[in-house]
Amino acid sequence: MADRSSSLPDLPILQFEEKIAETVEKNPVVVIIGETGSGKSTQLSQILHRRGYTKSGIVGVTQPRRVAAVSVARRVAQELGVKLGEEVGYAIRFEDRTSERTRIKYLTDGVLLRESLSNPEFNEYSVIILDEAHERSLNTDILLGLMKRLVKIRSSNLRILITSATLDGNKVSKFFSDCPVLNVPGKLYPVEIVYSRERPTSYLESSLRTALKIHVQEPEGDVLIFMTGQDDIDKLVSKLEDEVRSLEEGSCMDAIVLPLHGSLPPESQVRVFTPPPPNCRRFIVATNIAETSLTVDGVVYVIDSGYVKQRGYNPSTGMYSLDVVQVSKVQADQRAGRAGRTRPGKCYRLYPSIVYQDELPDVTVPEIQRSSLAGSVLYLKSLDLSDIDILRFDFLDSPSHDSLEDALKQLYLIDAIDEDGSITSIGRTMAELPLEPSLSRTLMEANEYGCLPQALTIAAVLSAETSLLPGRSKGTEKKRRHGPDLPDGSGLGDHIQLLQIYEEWDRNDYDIGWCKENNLQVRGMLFVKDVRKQLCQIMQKTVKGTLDVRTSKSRKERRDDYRNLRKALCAGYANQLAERMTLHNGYRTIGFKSQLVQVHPSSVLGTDEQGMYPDFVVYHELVTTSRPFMRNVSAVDMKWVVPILGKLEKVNVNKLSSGGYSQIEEGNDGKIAILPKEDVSPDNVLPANESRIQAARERFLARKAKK
DNA sequence: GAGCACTGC
Repeated sequence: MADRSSSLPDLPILQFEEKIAETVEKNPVVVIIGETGSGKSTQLSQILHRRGYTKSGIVGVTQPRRVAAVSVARRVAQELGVKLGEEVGYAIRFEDRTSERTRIKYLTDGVLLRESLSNPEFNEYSVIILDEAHERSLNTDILLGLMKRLVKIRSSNLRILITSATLDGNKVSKFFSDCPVLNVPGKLYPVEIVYSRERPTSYLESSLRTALKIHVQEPEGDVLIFMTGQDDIDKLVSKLEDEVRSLEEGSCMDAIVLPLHGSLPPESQVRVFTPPPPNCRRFIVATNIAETSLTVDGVVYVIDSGYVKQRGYNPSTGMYSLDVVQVSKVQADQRAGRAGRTRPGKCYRLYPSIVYQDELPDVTVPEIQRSSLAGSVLYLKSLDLSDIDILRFDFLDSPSHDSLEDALKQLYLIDAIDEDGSITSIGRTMAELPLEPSLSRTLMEANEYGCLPQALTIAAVLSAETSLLPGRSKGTEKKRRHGPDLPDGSGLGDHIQLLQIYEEWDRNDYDIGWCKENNLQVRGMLFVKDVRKQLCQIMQKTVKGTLDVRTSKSRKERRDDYRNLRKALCAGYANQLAERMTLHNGYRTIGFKSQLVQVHPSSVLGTDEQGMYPDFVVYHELVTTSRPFMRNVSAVDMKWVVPILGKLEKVNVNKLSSGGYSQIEEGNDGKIAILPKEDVSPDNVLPANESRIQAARERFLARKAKK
């Protein structure tokens, strides 16, 4: 650590100061290829500060992660000898440490996007640096598109710098009309790459063998092993411990084996930062959290399985999945680089070099092509950029036609856009909220029914849900369902249970000990509390009265609230409703493309005397694991569903995507072309779908007659 | 009766 700060004047980037300043002076957009250790994150802002760019405005630097924004800002303040929060500051969610004097501002890309809602031309900034753009977060990609538009408007007084990786620097340059690309070398030690001769039959076994070989044959230095997930990590940790223990005493040095992944409690994560005792080698078995988010010192050997777990989204079915996929070359190189931070290292790739060359994709599929875009589309529509339409929006990598259509249909169903694709006043309010559109819509509907305080809690919990409820051990899962302490949703469903849990925590004065007793993740619960507070502050502007959690009520009043909440969820999740099959507990989703799905076994949704689930449910998420499941499910009334069926019949996707102008069409090159409005066929209204919805309506009437 | 890579507003 001390080494790094004393070597500060040698940072490679400083030798390029003149060149960088000159290029920025002459060009509105510059791409900087800065390898690890080049010092770009801390130095670019200071170079521009020295060259006077902070006189006419703020130099803003985005980071994809909160911790990075904070630590880099702290570092720069220290180097400039100023107090953090004054000339140099940072802004992340829940925490704004800037002042009127701030000239260099580090912020997460999400925060910069939010800022553009109130100031779409970023007028207070003289320079915007999009750092780590090669990570291609959804937010960075949207910002890249906005910046491309902005350079045309503010070419005289705005400078944009984009830092990227070697493999896609030219692509970014091309996107910005062939802007200059500057290469700044990094400060990594050489890393020798060792490939396997063959593909492993089991990369778990192969990692184990390689790790032991290193331990026996190689000089001291820690080993970082990249695996895909918790399961494999736990297995490898225990096998490795066994094998190391069985080695002959004194034949080699001691060893400690540590797991490292996101769902470990923070105190366990910290263990990887404490240096090992002397004559002891550490094996750190990690997910890709160790690829960028956490840096472990002392690593000299890296073992790369070549795989990563990656979230996917299928826009035509609305289904999420988590798949094990091959890493990209960028990722493989990033992993290898983890071995060369302190001295020359070695990286063992558990696959042949031909696989690296011929099979691995150059770069990871950007998040924008793997996510639901409802939120991003609504956000862009709310910016009211008169000169662009969402479907003309120029992305570095366009999302698919299906994905944009999926987003538009979803937004239409929840009244955020009208049938022509124009944003509604409801949509405008929704865009103000830092939530997925369905949750924003639920809040607005709940406000009409007088249950906003409860809906705020549900929205906050759902936006953090994965890290909230007990982990995967069987005992704790049982507790969720039958535990004496935790509420059960009164049979109405998971949304109601989540509300009840939070209210119970409130009654226990937000006690941390209470969370631990009930196996609730402390970090997650505290996050929920912060989110709820933030949502209250935003909603307070449009709402009269108190939004406190504590609203002492009678049993009858609570029952009414639960009913109204489920009704509000029905409006917010109009395209996430499902109808039960007549004879068993399977469901089919109601929507543009019906899917056969099941209630996730962890649900607390109740059944009737015959053991049957409710006729209609609203769900928060569809996930495909072993089978397609609905996660977080609550019962809804069929009479709330009927008006939505009517709306589904009316959707005309061509009109929606026209945005009032024209029709979209996907060309052979995958790019989206705009056709003149006259070419829109008037009767292209999803005929097959219509008959299916008609059938659903008939089934509904039959049910009604039976009752 | 199944299981959660990593971020972020």
